[in-house]
Amino acid sequence: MRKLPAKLASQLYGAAELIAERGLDGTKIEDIAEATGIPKATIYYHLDGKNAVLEFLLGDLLDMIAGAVGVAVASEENARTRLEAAVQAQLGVMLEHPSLCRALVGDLGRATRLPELAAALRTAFYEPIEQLLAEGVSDGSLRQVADPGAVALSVFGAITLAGLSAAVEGPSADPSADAARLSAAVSELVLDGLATPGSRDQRRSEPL
Amino acid sequence: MRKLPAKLASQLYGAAELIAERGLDGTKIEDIAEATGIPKATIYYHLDGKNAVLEFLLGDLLDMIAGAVGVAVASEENARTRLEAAVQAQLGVMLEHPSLCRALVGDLGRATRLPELAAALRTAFYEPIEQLLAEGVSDGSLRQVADPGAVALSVFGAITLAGLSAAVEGPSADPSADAARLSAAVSELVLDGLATPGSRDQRRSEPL
DNA sequence: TCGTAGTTGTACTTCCAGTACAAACCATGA
DNA sequence: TCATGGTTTGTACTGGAAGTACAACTACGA
Repeated sequence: MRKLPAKLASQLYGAAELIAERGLDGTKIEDIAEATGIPKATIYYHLDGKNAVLEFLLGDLLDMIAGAVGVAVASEENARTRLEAAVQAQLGVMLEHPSLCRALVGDLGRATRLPELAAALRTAFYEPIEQLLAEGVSDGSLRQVADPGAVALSVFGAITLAGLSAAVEGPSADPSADAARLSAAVSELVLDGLATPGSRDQRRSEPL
Repeated sequence: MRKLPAKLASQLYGAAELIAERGLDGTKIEDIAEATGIPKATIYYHLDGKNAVLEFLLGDLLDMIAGAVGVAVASEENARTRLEAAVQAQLGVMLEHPSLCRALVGDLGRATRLPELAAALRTAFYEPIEQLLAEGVSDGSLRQVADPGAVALSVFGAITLAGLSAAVEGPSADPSADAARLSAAVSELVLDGLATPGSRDQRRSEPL
């Protein structure tokens, strides 16, 4: 797989909608050729087959997310505030690229089986959150939890599912407003939880 | 698709590991035939192709989850406690059937494109949580949130991702202990959030 | 004993990913 | 101007796997 001229790369995005709709299986190479305007022979000249098309598209999405989250996480605020920013950043990118997201869910299996993508997935989503959790404990803005790995994963899940489902609902008129609304809801959950103060004492209290 | 004799159904589970490992694409019908001991012709006699195999397996998993969560949700406790029980129930089932879970992630795309599965997914995961959220507001054990739909989805995401990743880690020696540990972590997140009390006032306070 | 439903092997068709290859097409620089 | 080498593209082909057809066989109940 060579490094794909810019023009072709941009044309390739024309296949995202198609793949999101039908899945990669349901999409023939000829369909992709037609949708993108790149002839089949040319696709095969540059890419190692159908999977590589998906790999390219998703790699790009993941890079965008990793970039946006990276920026959000790098500020001078406390970890808690940066976590909110990260949530918003991730959801912002996701809602701006709904069909890439749909393609991602749809062919997640293939994606995680493609080793490079699995790694990109880790760096885009999971690692920044895990990092933040640790820093929040240091700066006192986030609680210490018993199993940080599991919690990071859950937070990741909470954000991602929310974004994914929004993406599946279909593209919205104002993605950034939606992202703001959604990320408020998700941050609220992740930071403050759902329990009422009153119900808290019904629990066997074990300080962590 | 007729209603599959019990013997064949049980044999079909022999394909779960295979599909989890390689994905449905990477698995030939002949492979499934060999792994399950059901000849290809017989598979086609009962099922409408490869997708139907997946549909059957995942439908079963989803039924199990829906069942377990349904029981958890039906108790007399307050909503908060039932939410904890639901988390534990879902994770319990997931960790007991890791390869089905792995197959589910891997071919989620196909799954959500299969309409019946999408519906099963909704009833297994999403609806009970949404329901619980509403009841928690009534009985005072859970907070009122601005966007219950989004929050339900996020909670679902938090639980599911945790379970999925545990399933991917490979089967454990003691699934129920793992489930207990994991669900404690997830419940902690979902109920109490991550913010420290101290950091809470740094926020523009708007009573919901 | 017959009929009906399931079981299975074998051979076939169809479809599509991926390959081969040759002809054009373009840039570069000599 | 021409030669060279990467790129582009059409066309035809190969191979493999999904799904179908069908006939022979089994088992069971009426």
